[in-house]
Amino acid sequence: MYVSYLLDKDTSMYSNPVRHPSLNLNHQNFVPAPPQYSDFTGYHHVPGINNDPHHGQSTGAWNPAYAPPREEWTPYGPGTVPSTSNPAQIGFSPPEFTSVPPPAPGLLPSPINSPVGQLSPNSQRRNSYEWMKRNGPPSNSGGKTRTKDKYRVVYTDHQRLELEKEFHYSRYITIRRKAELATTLSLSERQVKIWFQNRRAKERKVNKKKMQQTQQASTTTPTPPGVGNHGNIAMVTSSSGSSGLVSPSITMTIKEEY
DNA sequence: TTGTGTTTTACGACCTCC
DNA sequence: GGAGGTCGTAAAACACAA
Repeated sequence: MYVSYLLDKDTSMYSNPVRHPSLNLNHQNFVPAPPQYSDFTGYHHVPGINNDPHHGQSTGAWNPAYAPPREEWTPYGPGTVPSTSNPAQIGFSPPEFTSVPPPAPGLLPSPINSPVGQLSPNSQRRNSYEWMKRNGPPSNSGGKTRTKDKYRVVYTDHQRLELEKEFHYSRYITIRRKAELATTLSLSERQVKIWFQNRRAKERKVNKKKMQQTQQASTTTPTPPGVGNHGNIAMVTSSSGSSGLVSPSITMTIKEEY
């Protein structure tokens, strides 16, 4: 939500949803239709901007304008938080993101491999190291279960950011990419898989809600013919049979969301 | 501070596909 | 049969009003 809030706010960050062809393979390596989620028109995959083997090859990368590079610290692992650099002080707001000019290509490392910081519009998230105070470093590699001492972990903003980025590439992560993300984010592949499942569920929920709202609005204030959902970018579903995904009737709502 | 509503992880049940 | 999908749900984490 919080990261997607960012993405939602700045649609210009998603201009090229095309994935590396080698990662979109078959049923399990789902191939999204080319114009899929064409409303992610702002996702600038700047070629050569990162070294990520997946994102960086031909399709560019997450625009690091989301945060200044903070190579001097990482949210993972002990002893990586500089005493003088409090991530909680990192300014965070959509205007800030939108106002940050894109850095020169090649100047920044891969956003995956170089944590961009704890980003969130929420104050709780802004204080990005509260999880250290509360829980200590996230033991995400194993993933807490409800049978353990912790019911669930709270993913760091960086983890969520990277997951959101991947989600905006494709609603369905490939096996290969899942393994890569799990490694780079110190999550298990199961956690990545479940995160995508939950994220899709969330999207369906939001779409459903918005569709209900638009239907309500259309019943109360009927629109004349030719006005309404026309003119929106047609959405091609990425699902191989997913019931709740995008249909032409809700293209407008999705466009609004992103 | 507390109560309440929402969001976020995580799981189980069930289904489909290979 | 295994992997991964949706759907529903539990419970922690969180936001926010009173």
